[in-house]
Amino acid sequence: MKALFEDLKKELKLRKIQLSHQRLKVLEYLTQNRSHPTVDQIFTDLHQEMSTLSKTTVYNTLRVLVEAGLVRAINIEDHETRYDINVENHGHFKCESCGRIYDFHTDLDALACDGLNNFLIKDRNVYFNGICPRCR
Amino acid sequence: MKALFEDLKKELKLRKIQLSHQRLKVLEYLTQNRSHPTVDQIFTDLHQEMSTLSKTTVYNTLRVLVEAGLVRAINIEDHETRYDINVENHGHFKCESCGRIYDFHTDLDALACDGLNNFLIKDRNVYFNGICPRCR
DNA sequence: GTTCCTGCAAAAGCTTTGCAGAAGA
DNA sequence: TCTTCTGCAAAGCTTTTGCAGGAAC
Repeated sequence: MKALFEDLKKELKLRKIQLSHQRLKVLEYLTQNRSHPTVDQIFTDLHQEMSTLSKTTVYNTLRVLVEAGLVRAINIEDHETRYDINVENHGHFKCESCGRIYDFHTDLDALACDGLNNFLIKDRNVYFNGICPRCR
Repeated sequence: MKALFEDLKKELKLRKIQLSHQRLKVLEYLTQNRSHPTVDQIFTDLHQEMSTLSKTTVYNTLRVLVEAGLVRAINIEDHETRYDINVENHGHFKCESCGRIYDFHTDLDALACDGLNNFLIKDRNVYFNGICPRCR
């Protein structure tokens, strides 16, 4: 976890993205809270220790991190975006009952997809819906 | 296309969902416009011929149709939901440049997904992002 | 000294809710 | 008649924008 955070910091330096206190805090938060938090969750938690933090900055930071490819935005219905450290191939499952989002491993590259011959694919997302074991 | 619409009508009758004029128009629109329209697009187009139609009714109707499983809601980023007649296995590709959404065929059932053993999967979605041939 | 970042407030945009009247069964 | 649906207006939410002050280099 710690190592991951350091790796991501290096990645930001490489891309010449300013490592402001706020940005580092958001990035650190995402490495430590792999629960696909919403902007509001990130803001509320970080606001506890950084009382001057604004939601705008959280939005700005997340946009920068997503553009840099370090963070992935998840839009699995609901009208709020969730955020996730961008790691290896995995899909997301959302429980219709409790709203939790679960990660699961899947090999997206192996997925056959007819009709995208001349398309440049930058990102692949798999979203499932249903009921989780806890709620059944 | 015509046949599809009739099938969907029968499906609604079966589920005892009232076939109001507005609902039939929205459903017909979706069978004839397979371009993943937004609520606003559906409303604007249908409003031409039904000047009394309200956007609220479009929202209501789409919710009913999604709950009935006849229509699928697509949340591929952007903060507006798109709608699609729910047909066989296919994924969606969104071009980052022009914003168009393309369908492509894919066999979702064949996708291996570790870690969902006791999960009840109701719906599977695959979303890709990138650049389409037209924009390259 | 310049450039970029932060954060407040306001605005924008999509979606939902409340409710009265209309339509359907 | 009783239930359900429609549509207007208002409210609710998330997200974006404008801008002045501050931080970083």
